[in-house]
Amino acid sequence: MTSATTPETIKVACSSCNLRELCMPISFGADDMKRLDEVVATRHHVKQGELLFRDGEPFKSLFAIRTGFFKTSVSTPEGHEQVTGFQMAGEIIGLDGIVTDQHSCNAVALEDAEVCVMPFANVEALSREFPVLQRHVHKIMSREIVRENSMMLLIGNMRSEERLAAFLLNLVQRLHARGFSQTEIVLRMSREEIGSYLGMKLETVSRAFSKFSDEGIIEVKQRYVGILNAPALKKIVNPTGCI
Amino acid sequence: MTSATTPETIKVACSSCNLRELCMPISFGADDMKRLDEVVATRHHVKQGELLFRDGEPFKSLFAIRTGFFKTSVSTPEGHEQVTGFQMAGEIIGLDGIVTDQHSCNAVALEDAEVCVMPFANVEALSREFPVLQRHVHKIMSREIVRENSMMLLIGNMRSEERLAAFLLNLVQRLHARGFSQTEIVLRMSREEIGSYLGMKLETVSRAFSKFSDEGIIEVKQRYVGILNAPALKKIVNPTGCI
DNA sequence: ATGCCGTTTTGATGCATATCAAAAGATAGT
DNA sequence: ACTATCTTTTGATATGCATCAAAACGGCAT
Repeated sequence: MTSATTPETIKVACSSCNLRELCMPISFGADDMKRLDEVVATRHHVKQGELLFRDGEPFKSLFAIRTGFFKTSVSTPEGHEQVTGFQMAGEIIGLDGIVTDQHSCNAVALEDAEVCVMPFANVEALSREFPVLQRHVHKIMSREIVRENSMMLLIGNMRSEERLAAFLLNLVQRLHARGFSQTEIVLRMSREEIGSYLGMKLETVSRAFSKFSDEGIIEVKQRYVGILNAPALKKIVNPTGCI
Repeated sequence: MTSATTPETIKVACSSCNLRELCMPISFGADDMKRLDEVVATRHHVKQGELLFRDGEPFKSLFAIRTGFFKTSVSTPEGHEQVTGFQMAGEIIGLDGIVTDQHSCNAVALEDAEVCVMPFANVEALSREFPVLQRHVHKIMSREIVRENSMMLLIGNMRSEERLAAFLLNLVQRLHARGFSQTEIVLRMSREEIGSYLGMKLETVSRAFSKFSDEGIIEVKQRYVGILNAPALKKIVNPTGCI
């Protein structure tokens, strides 16, 4: 019987994780499932405001978010921050580090968080053994590529209000997939961080919020956002209504 | 002795490909190298203006570009095109299709091109056998993620002239890595396609070209671009000069 | 409560880039 | 060589968003 007793790092099994279907949506048999537990070395707590990893740091592991909310960002040499993504429970961060064995972005917890540390060597070893895990890893990376493609479309082609509408719809859809409300969001990020992510200034974000609120499409109270008229939001993103 | 005689699809070996170090930069022994040849099923020609694959099409294979030049793009429902990347010899396209088994972007040849068709099932099978190939596939996907991160930074934070300067420097750097000139580019894409990629209008692209030309930083003659003052270009991208 | 500090909202103004328009070059087909 | 078509350049104007500024708000410690 081995015992893991490091206070901040508790060994826990994927096989008993209720997020499994989000972060490892794999149809594994019971035996395979036990092997899968080997990918996760430990768990790790990150307090609000703390970095999970930073740009330039050596890459060792991917992280599966168990609880909490993160932002990832890159910076220009002059220090302008660009938020590249917001990640929630069940999502994987750290993929940026694979190519150079160094992280190329910063990951900050926007609320107290717990992550599963998956040493990439384990991921690769088990991927060779289990084609279904291999396929899953590939899908996760491909999904990130596709997501970023659509972000380029958003930043490059949409106007500010369309961007914010798309952002809110995306957020609520992901929250809903995790069992949260389809109409209520508590934002974990500031207006400035939203703006950075969407390629606009915080004042413009605020104005767009106010406009939607005036039009009765949403209800805003600080970081609480209630979606009163989802179809209207969708129409803002996609005015023609086709597709 | 098997013989492949389909006119458009000629079976050729990675082991004898002079682009190998770009698209499969792997330290393989001679025996392993022969097995690696199994990833490439066939070659395929794509004429200028033709699609290699389109949004929605089933995903079967990745493509390694042997010769030619591609653009990939996504579209809004209203039909606005966003160019998501330009790809040249030695680069891999099709990664977007893995996540849903459907391509989520269009790939168009901007000049007559030849690609190596790599059925993804082969890639995955051999990846399980050769950790070094597995690692390479992961790196390729991670590189694309990092590239798109930096595109978000570029589109979200830079002004038009900075974007064009960054674009030209990136292009010339990639061409140089393939043995072309460090100072001369023949653009394969229109001003409109550059603009779409960089999140600006074709007129703005043209004006930025003219400005650089007036300042003696570059020499422009249609799609020929000569870089006269690379340091000046770099300074435009990164005004502070630090890093 | 009270005062402080960071965040958000709102307003006034300016600027970078989009838009509209037209001319000038390229390219291709007859 | 000549027209038709597409691409690129250049100019004039419009506009969406950034910027600057200040007030309102909320959270937190005292």
